[in-house]
Amino acid sequence: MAIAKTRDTCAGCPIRHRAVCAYCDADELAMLERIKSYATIAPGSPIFFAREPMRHVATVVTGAAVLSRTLEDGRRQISGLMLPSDFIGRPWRDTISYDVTALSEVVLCRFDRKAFETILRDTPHVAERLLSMTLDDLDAARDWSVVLGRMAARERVSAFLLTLARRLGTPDPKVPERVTFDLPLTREAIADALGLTLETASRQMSALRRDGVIETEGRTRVVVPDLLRLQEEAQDDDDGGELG
Amino acid sequence: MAIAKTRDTCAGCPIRHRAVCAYCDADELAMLERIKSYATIAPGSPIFFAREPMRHVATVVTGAAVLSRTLEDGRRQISGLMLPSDFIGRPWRDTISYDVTALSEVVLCRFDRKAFETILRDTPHVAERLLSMTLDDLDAARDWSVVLGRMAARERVSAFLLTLARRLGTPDPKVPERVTFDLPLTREAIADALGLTLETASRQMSALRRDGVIETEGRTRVVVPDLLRLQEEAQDDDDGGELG
DNA sequence: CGTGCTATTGAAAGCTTTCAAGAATGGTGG
DNA sequence: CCACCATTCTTGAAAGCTTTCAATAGCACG
Repeated sequence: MAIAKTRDTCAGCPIRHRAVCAYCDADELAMLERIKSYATIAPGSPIFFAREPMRHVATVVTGAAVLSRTLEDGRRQISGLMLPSDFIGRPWRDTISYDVTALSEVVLCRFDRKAFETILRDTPHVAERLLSMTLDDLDAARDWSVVLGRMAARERVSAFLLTLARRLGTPDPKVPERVTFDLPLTREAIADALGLTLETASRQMSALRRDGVIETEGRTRVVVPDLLRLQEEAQDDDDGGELG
Repeated sequence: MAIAKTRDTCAGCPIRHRAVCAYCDADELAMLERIKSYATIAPGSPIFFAREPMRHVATVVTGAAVLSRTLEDGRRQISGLMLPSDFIGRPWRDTISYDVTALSEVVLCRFDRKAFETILRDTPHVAERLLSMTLDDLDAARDWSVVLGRMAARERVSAFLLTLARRLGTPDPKVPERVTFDLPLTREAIADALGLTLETASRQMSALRRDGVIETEGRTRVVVPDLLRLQEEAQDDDDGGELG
């Protein structure tokens, strides 16, 4: 795990307004700045291990990581995708119950856990923001249970692609309904996120491609020609406005 | 929705030490006491509806409720079971994305949402406790994704019964491994929580009974003769200590 | 002690998984 | 720069588990 202390300032941080520090004023930011350090994690490398002492909490600055749990017989479930601005870790507890693994190269803005706990007590804006983010994550996790519990394979893949399209997608400047993004996961990881086998995940991607719901370039590039069509496939009757 | 204002004091509250008010000192408790009101909900009645304005947040004092989402075609997923001391609601947001329904008669300790938001800002102990509870709920929701995504029907039912046994079970005074509890859900609701059909849920209950993992009395009473056996069925390699 | 809702059980159908083989990708070294 | 190699992905066919459809049994309330 390469660690690079930098002099990067919070002011220039690309996720300054979305991360756990979003509500901070200048003084609070200065406090965080004193205890933060950056770490760069190589693709495929572990960030935290389940049940092992956890000295830091962190915000994802760039890259992507997954939270996963593996049963004794090897069955694996990915229970969260961590993207820039997401918060990793469990204040006031020594361990977490899942592994955190980098998918791509990940840059973390880390805080010593104990120091962060002090910050939480002293700077209400950090605590309030973390509570708000955690409530959102909880809602998202509960929403996802519908996908895992009730949706067919095609719907699951569609729902997953829709989530990625919303968070990672770049709209076509001329056709805003047309969105492009790069999959940060392999087919196997997609399957592990969706509770499917990699063959089923692959088959459904192929089916969506055949039916014109998506287009693909290489292994990772995905183009969604019509986001509304994908929403229908994903049984997403959300009328657009995802609140933050 | 019958509403009964009472003079019940927080001091005598059965969940005083586990709910969102757990960390409060006397002054803080007095503040909460001023804005709280009790409500009694009949079995089967809605507590909150998804997407409808939510004027209150609340703690479950007695009884059981579920969080659920229903797709347009009627498929339903229960994403949370709310038992005494659990917190319901979403501060700083007008709506929630799931329905909350009482399973049994539920007594709520309610707070006006706006007033509660003020409390959150003014009493750090409430905010800290709510953050801690929400982080726990998030971990639980992520743990549950393994059940929904990767477990077979028999394992799902076992995992669910194990969860209930841990939260609701009364150990046999002579044989602590023997635990008894009452199911607060119908077979259909169990199925909706597990992403199964009610027939499959029922069949797996029967199979577990045949195999001696559980005993049943009437529709609701469940006896687990050996909690360790149930843990094995549920693929739960947890060595006991659920932290709170 | 009926009556209606809930639960159980059976049999066939369907969707996903499993097992297996072949194709495409992208990185490496000659 | 191109060929080769390992990995990842795709596709096929059979097996398996859950669902669906259907009927019976059992509990609980009036």
